[in-house]
Amino acid sequence: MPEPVTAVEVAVPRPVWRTYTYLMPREMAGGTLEGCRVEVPFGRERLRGWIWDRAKAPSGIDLKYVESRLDSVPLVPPSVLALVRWAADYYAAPPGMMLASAFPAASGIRMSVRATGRPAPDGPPPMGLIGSSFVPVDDLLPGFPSRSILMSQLSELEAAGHLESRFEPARRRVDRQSLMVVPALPPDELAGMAVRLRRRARAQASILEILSRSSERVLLGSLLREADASRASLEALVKAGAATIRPAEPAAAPDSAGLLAGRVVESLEPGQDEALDRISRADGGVFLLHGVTGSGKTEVYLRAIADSISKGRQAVVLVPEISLTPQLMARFESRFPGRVAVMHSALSPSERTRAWCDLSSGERSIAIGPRSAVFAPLRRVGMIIVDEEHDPSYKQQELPRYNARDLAVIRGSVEGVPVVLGSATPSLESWGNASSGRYGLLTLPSRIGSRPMPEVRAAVPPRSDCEPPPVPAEMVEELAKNHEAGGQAILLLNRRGFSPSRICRSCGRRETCPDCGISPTFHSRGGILRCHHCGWWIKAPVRCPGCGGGSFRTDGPGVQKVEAFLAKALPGLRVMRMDRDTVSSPGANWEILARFARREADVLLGTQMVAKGHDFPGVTLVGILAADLALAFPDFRASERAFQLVMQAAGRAGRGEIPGRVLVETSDPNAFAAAMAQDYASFLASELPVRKLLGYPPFGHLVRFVWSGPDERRVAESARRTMAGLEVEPAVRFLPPAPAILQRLRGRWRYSALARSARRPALRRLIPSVRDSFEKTSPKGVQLDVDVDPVDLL
DNA sequence: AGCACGCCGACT
DNA sequence: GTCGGCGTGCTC
Ligand SMILES: [Zn+2]
Ligand SMILES: [Zn+2]
Repeated sequence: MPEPVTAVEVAVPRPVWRTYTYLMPREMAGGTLEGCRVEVPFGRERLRGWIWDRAKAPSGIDLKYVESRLDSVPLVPPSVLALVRWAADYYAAPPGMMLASAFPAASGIRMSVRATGRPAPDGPPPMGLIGSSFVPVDDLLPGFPSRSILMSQLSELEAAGHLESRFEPARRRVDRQSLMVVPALPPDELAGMAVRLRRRARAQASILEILSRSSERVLLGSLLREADASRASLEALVKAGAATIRPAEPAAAPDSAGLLAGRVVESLEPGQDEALDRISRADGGVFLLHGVTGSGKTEVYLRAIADSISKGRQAVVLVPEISLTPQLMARFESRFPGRVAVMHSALSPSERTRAWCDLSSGERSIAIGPRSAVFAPLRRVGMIIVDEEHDPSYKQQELPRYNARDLAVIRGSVEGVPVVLGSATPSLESWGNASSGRYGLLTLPSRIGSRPMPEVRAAVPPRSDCEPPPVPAEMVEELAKNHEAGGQAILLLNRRGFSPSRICRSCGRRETCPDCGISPTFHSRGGILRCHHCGWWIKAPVRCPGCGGGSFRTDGPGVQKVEAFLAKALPGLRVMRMDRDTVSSPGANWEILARFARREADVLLGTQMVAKGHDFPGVTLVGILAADLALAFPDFRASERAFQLVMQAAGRAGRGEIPGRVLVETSDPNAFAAAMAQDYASFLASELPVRKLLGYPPFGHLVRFVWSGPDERRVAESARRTMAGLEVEPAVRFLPPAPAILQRLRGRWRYSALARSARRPALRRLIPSVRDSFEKTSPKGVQLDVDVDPVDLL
């Protein structure tokens, strides 16, 4: 006899590592349940969650009922649902949070259904209302006792093959004018105002503070989001004369002709040809495409995708967010007109919904986007590309932690399609997989058109006792010469602000972030000290709070110091700065890049984002300042990152007809020998032995545990108790917890412990036992974070 | 993460 | 006497 109710496990979008059991009346539990959204009572809240599974048996007493069922079938295709399950398990992430990452913010999406033509003679009632053209399910609602029951019946019909469904934007496209906010006062006045308002009007202060450091104008929506402020707070500031609001100029439609000037579709070099051939013939598997910058990796991607499209399949292309520029989009769009959907965080909610629906319905067949695009709702994927596969931005650094590059590989195997991981500087993990034969290795050894690799030289850092110039004399000369010869230059210094700290000349005091315990960076714009870990800031004191002295020095370079220095040293050069402070929102870098490409500046100066994959034919000189900083970074990946940074930056030089030169400022040229020779093999030769010795990737796998909380002693105690009595398999090396490198972050003390093993299953078994032990020792005010395959150990 | 319950300081 | 601070604990 059938039960009158069905029990289901529901995942809720909360940081909880379990699902909850609910009951559903049979009449709403028909057809496919897994992945459907439901509304459930949760504590005193009402939440929208997802059915994760059918429950074993309604064992618990006092189960609550699902209030309503929102879908007949999951919004995402089965492959994506499978990917989410795998990811939640592998990364030990809360299932509901992983689902939330993979699903669209669903407001604004509606479902329509139509009959497939297969007759359903005794079908349930909705069938009579559904013809061969799509009808919105909302229109069917009136004849039914509840949405839940309609969904249940539609689900049964679809499972039996009588129906198919489609998702589309609920509203007609309304091109609402987006608004820009323009500062109306100089930055230091804005900052001053912010200080005065801090107590009385937090939201206004926070808006002012953002405006004070953004160079020109910001999108109203993203400003309010970042400031966590309301429109009313902004209007108050407009009234006070601090800012004005004006409509944005219509987004320049990607002008393919202009953006693609000088780009001819050439015939393939032999290396490209062979790579493409192997990819196209594969019916699955992973390829590592290792090609130096300028070797034509993108052309290989484009042709591999074209091949897939010609077979009636679709493609997912992952690109680091910072490299997702109009230039790149235009290149794809011109190759595949009308088929490309970009999933970018600069999109408005309605544009995002539109892109999502177009991919879901198959109207567009190529999804391009950053990390989250690995969950693109394509239903007939034939090819997955991950460009710059080594890029750390593929790893999400907050819950749910996942690495989109690795999920791409899993999605490829779920869908049974090839995955191409491309890089000029492959991660050691991918290199390891290629050399063990798990991945196919495809190599593009030279630049296309036999363009020479740039010539790379070391420059000696200036020696001086107190405040040395931030740019070596040799580099100043090169910049001048390069400018005279009509070339543009890129200058990279991977450090924001004016200087990493500001010190009292008489007593040596430097300020400290109260929440992170580190010295805040001095920003000349607005004259503020800002903590880059948490965003805390103060107006830089005029008198030293320690001794009352009024004279300060700075102790090292930042891009702003370089900017100020160049203005004096080379007044004839037009310098454009690009860093987190001038690029405050996604897409804000596009305008800077476009202006530099139009040669409205001679030098593009900035942090690592200047090195990320833009083609500027006019650039004949690249300077990397204070390269030693990258090596001094306290992390096991420092050498790898330093190598990648120098290689990537060097790759920007000589993309046009004129060969390029690269200058690397370092006091230890030997340490950069591999990068300067642009020789991946010699980088491997120096780095692999170190990794092997430590048992780090690619020779071992890592899982990192971080205990954190506001009370240091409790955190330390919780870490100790968690570990006490924990049984660890012999295959796993588990180092005891110790204060993390970032000992305190955002007001929380941090302890971390690292587990490593060559055997992944053993490592994975460890995670639940650690979490169990943590929960049993019932810590108050302490949180445990698990980071599988960490990209850094800070 | 929310959200409420709970037990101690400064307000009408 | 209450209002509210956020410490603590729970959510089927
Ligand atoms: Zn002092
Ligand atoms: Zn801080």
